Amino acid sequence: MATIYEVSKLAGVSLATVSRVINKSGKVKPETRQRVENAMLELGYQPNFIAQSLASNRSNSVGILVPELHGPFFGNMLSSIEDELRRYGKHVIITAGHSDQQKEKESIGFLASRQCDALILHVYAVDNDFLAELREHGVRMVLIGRDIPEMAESCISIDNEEGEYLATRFLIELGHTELAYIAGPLWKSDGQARMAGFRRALAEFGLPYDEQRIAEGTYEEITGRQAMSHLLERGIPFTGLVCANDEMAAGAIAVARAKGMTLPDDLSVIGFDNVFFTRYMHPALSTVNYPIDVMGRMAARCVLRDFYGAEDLEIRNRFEPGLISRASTAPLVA
Amino acid sequence: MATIYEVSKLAGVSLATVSRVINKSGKVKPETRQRVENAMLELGYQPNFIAQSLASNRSNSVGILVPELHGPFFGNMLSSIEDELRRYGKHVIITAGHSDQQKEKESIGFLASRQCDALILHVYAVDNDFLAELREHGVRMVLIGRDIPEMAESCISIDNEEGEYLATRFLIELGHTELAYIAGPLWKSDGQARMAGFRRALAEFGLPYDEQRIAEGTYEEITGRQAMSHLLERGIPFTGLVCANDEMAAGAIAVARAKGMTLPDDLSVIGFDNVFFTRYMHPALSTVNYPIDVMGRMAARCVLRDFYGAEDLEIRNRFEPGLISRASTAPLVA
DNA sequence: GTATAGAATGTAACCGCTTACATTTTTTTC
DNA sequence: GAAAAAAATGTAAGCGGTTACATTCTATAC
Repeated sequence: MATIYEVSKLAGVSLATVSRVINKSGKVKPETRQRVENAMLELGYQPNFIAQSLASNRSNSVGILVPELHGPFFGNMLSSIEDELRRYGKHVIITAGHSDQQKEKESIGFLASRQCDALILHVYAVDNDFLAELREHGVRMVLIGRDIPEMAESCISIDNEEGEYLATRFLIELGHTELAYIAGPLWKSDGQARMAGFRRALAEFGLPYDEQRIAEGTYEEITGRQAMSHLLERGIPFTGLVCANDEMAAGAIAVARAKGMTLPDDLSVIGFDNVFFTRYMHPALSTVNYPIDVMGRMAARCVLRDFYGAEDLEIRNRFEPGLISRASTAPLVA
Repeated sequence: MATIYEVSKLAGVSLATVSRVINKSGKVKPETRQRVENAMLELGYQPNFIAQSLASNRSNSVGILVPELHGPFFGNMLSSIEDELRRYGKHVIITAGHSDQQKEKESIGFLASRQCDALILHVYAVDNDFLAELREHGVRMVLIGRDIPEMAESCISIDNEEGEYLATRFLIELGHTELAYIAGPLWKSDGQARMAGFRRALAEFGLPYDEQRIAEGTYEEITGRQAMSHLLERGIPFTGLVCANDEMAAGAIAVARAKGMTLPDDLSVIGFDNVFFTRYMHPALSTVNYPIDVMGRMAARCVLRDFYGAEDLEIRNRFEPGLISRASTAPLVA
């Protein structure tokens, strides 16, 4: 691999001049620039990224931490982040935190040690204080799916409470008064918020909140199955089922079907997230839209704006969920 | 951020000694090591990754290129690669090539410019010669889902032809003799191989190959819908449908259902890949298992073995697909 | 033609670490 | 206890760039 030194020799200029043309910084006479560019071409020169990073004290890399790399959700987010950042010549270093406090901290440390210019975090287990402390230590970051007032400008979030409220209200307005709820993990903020939205809708319509009609899962399909089984075992009737995410809804539906129910006649089910496979399901799953891809893009833009000085980027910090009505929900027939 | 220099001063030793304890290289007296470690702890020292890379001429980073970051397939692969590599302190830089020759080359260039120690590529559009040339230029790589004889040791692949053969034979043995096929893109090697497997099974059982029962898609769900529509419009009957991947199968099923068909009574459908959502479908989709997560892990191990000198890693280069029978396929009832 | 400002280019220190080689210290051997 | 070998540590030259500052052109003004 050719170095800047060889280029400078071939072009008959100094290192500094070559550096100037590489970075388009400083003034350099057009014909000199041309000579340098020719030399670079001739040698097939490519700047050594590592050396540039060391000298300039910026790595042009952004660390990403997500709970999981697999599954239907985060791929979309990564996809748009990568797309957006690469346009600006930044690259993405990815790690998974597995929703475990220890591992999330480890991952953050790992990314920080990689000299990332900034971090995009989708974390659950780690608390606000820890994040604030990191920030004070100079770690630059933007948060997805979390809203910390003190750093609102660097948070991209969605109103989970409102989303589940919409979903629940939708079922109620279809005539369902007996509603069950499969909650997400209640130690996660979005799990709590969604639950709160469910309860708000109930309250608004004067429906009782009955713990017997609640089961908690972990957002994984299998826990949707388990939750549904518990719900059914309790023998309390319900005609509408609100699920805190789509995967658990898929699990619940499988169990319902195994018990001989027909959807949506015997049971209306609504999910949350609008992951891509909800359209492949049968009946297609009604759900709440979570524009994770757009949110990822916005997170990337935050980084670009705050840490790389990019301008004129349209950024939105706060998103509103939207109801998506498909075939898994139907009016209650008496 | 503390530097190695400050550590050395505090510990009262030379830079070299500090470096030795960081890298566990060379001999250093236990009590000296202790002093250095204390100093590091006291200063909260973390080696500067960039500087290490520059000095040692290895970046401890592995570049990954996949067709897409979203979707059900590659997340699994990334997940296991990241997991495996991080155990060895390597990190992963990810890009998407979008199955486009120009973009794939661009991405490879991008990764190479990042001084990645090695690349893990899942590429389609780029040809063997290009890859061979890269290799000669010193770019170290391992290939997933591709088998180039000259670099067999660095290829992790699966027998696509055999997989589709198994799927097709399975339907035939269930009694289906009128089979349609929704092919993958035939310019992709796996698309071709799967098609070949379909034809081999047909031939083996003396069934005719009828172009009218073939439609080509791009592996995307929407093209599965389109292909199914075409197939149906042609008016040629079939009781079994083999699809070159699961997403197209999902699309085809949606169309079949829209036309009033009942599955699997009116039509048996089998997919390929065994992506996670096939279990959520109704009826659950029969398919061919493609252990992409294991293959990703193997690719990571290849890198670890060949480029980082890790030993005792169990590696498998060639995988066999397996049939997965679920509810979307049934014996033909006359 | 000379002084002068501004443009263009060059010089060299530095980024934080690794590592070959040199030097010093300790241990072993007889 | 001296010589030799082995272990521990230190010295300093890079790695390939960036950039503050110094220097040398070039064009303009008078």
